[in-house]
Amino acid sequence: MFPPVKEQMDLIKRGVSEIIPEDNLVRKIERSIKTKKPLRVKLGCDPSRPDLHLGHSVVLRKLRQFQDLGHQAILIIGDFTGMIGDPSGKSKTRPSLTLEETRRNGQSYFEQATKILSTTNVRMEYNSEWLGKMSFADVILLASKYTVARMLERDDFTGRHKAGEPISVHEFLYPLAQAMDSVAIEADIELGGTDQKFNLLVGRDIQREYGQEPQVILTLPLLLGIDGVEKMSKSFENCIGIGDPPQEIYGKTLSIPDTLICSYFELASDVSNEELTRIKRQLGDPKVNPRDLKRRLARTLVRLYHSEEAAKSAEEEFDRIFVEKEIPDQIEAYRLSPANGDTTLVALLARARLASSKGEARRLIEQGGVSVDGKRVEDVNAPIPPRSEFVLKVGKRRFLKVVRS
RNA sequence: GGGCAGGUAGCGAAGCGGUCAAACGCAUCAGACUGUAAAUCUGACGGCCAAGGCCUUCGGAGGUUCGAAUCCUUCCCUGCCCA
Repeated sequence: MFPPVKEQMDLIKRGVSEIIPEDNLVRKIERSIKTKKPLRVKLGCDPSRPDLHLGHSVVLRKLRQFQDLGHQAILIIGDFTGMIGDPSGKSKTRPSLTLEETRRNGQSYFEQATKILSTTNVRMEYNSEWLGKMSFADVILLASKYTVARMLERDDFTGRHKAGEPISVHEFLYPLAQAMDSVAIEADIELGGTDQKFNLLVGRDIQREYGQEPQVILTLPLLLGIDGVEKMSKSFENCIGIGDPPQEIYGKTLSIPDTLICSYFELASDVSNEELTRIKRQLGDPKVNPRDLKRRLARTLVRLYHSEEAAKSAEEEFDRIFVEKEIPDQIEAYRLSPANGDTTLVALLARARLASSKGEARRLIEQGGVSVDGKRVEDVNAPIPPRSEFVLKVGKRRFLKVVRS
């Protein structure tokens, strides 16, 4: 039923940052083979931002590997923890989601995640199921099992504490709540990004306190966003969404800095280890233009979330627009309504949200960033062209087909 | 509970009665150069109007003043030290 230990470990260890403790994982796998019982592999999900991107895909791909080995994937939708808010420092208080919203987001999360996961051995749980039922006494008991000093071991807390930044008490509860999730589902393994290491470790301690065998934790490197600086995250607007259309995935991939090419191949694509070694070698070879590898990466990613054909046409489309500087096939249409009374291009740009304000629209024109049917607009006061249809272009890549109704 | 220091545009940070829509840095956006890379250079970067200007901003609310980000009162928030 299960592949042999060695084979499992080889696959599991690929691309991971840390396995703590590794020998324990081996033991769990051995036992699962002997008892024919799959391991329960947990992954916590944040339902407040339900748009999955390549960053999420790193850990989801790993989870998929566990599934392929016959183990049980368990997605924990953090609807309850989401209500408390995220302890990642700068967070302002998030608007708490309604029950309905969390359900909807959870469902959407699941749908996206199953683009990567197999649907046969995956389970989804909402943590309000158990966290919401805890009494204050239960919470006190839980809180008594961990010390302040240990909480402050967390990098993030230490840093903020030293820097004199505020840390709210409830933030200490966050790792504990997450740990309770592991207790609730009796997790054997929990996956997470390297930034989750502390929280994952707390899970081990708390499981032990509640008389369970501690989970093995497995951390994966964080994928940097397309800016090459911050980790990929919705709030930094540096994401490639797994639901993005082919064109988007392709284009965004091409805009990543060269230094990221390797890690994207390693963490977010399905190239084999042998291929990866070859790619690394080519990247070090001055005769190879990194751009070609990046194009290949872009195709690979489009294929993963769409199809081979989509990848091909995305590339062709890209070349047409950016290499040959033509306009794309499919452009979003904007219906010009006389009722708005807009007469100038500036007004149109602002209304169609190609610029965030008229001031910005004016600025874009002044700086030569706007063109109509391929001709650069020179005059800030230019009127809306009288044609019944024309193509508006802003910056390098934003097109809008304006149609008179 | 007491003392001290703070809260300025997306972030960091100057300003401390008029010349402040607010220096500077980062981020961002546009242009040039490219490979939608990096580096570099140029410009913009609260809103509205063509310009000149007008309007709304400096934690919140009041007040003093011809005039306040700057002074006063009060409230809220944060950090540090003491209890």
